[in-house]
Amino acid sequence: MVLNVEKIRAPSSLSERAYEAIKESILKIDMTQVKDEDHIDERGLSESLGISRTPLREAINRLVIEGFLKVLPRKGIYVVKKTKKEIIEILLVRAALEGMAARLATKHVTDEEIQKMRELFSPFCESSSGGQFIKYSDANIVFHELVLRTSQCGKLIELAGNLFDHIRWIRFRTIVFEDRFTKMQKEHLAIIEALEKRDQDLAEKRMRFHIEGLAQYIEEKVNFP
Amino acid sequence: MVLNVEKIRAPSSLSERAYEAIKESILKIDMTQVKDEDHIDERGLSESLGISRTPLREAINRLVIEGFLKVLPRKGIYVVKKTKKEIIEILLVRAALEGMAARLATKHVTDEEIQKMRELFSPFCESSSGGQFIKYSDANIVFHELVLRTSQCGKLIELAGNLFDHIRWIRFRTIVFEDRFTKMQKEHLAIIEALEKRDQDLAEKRMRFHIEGLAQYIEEKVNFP
DNA sequence: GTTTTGTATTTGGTATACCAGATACGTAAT
DNA sequence: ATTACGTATCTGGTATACCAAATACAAAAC
Repeated sequence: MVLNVEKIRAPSSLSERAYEAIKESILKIDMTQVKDEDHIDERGLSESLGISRTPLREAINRLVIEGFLKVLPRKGIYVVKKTKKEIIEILLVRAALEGMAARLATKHVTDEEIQKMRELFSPFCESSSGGQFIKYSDANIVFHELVLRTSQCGKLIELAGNLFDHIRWIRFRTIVFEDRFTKMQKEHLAIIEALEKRDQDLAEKRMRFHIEGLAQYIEEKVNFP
Repeated sequence: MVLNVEKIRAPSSLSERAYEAIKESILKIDMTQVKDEDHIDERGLSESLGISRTPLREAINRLVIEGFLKVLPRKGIYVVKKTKKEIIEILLVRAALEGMAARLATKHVTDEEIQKMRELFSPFCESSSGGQFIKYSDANIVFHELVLRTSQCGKLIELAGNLFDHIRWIRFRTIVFEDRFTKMQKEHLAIIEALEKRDQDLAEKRMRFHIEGLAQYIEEKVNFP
């Protein structure tokens, strides 16, 4: 072989791209603002996306399974509205899964990764000046994903990742972060400390406390259907 | 209205029925016997089922998401073969989820349910005569499903249920149960005791120990790709 | 006999046409 | 004006035809 060409990456299928596009636009919606009677028109959406109904329906089916959409036969496709109970449930399951992730992470985490985690939150240590909450929320997302990845457990990453998407979807971000800023900061640092000590039980316990605390906060303070 | 007729239950869609049929036949296979080169013929299968490719493909897609099948574009549809690592991962996640389920179950479990759990295993208490392993395996399945349902947490039931299917699929049942019969029996009773005491921490701990023990056993004793 | 290459066949992916249930609405009967 | 009912239309569900990539295989070239 004379030529040294680089491999052409297979173009993702239309259904895959449709899935990503729709999911992204769902996550951009504020779930609490969704009207019950709003429904998605399959044919209209396929036209907007410039694809036929077949790959579109595959994308929709996947989003149904993941819990973002529901299809009522001969009625329409609807964005699901989660109840408070369901949100609490998701957080409880996340607490179990990410607790396990923190436990496993102690076995694999490197000093560099711990350093990275610290740096994530360092911009917020001194300047507790308000308005940084959205950026802190982003750092929070990266932190949780980092712990998950460090667990090196594929199933855990897959399942917890999906639940994380659902929670991110609910836009009480600013409220929650404003209210619990100091508390969360402490909890994050405590988790990092436990990881640094490579203390399995402590890391799991603190991660769980961290997420269950959020569940409890929502249970008590947030009003919801 | 004069007539008092009963509601006609909507016939499930073809794709749904195809999903159930295919999943059932997958679960009947011994995963370890699946050849790498075996692939499913979409057109042939649609003919066997007497439906067109469209609803069949929806069923297949769902099974792909659930991890039972994989599709290689323009190559074929294949039954996934799990590696030992993946099996261990699934069991670890199950330990986390069902541990949480046991914890929640202590809050809702009734005396009748505890009685029911005891009765599940009572046929095996005295007569430890061999050959009952398959029946004990069935009782084991019912027990775990019962604890899950008692947790009254939908997400937990959904996710752990799917993982349970994957584990059931692996047919080391008889081997494992023969080897660990006495141990499992003790562990099951210990979990029931903890539920009876309504001791959250203990119930969770024992359920986790129970499932992680299985993971450890497989890690050490079972040979696998 | 070995290698190359053209072609027929098989595969999953996509577009499209049609079906039947559900609904909305206009029209006719009262 | 109100009610009942037929019909047009909208919905998701299904069948089918076609596409393009991958492969297998046979024929041709060496």
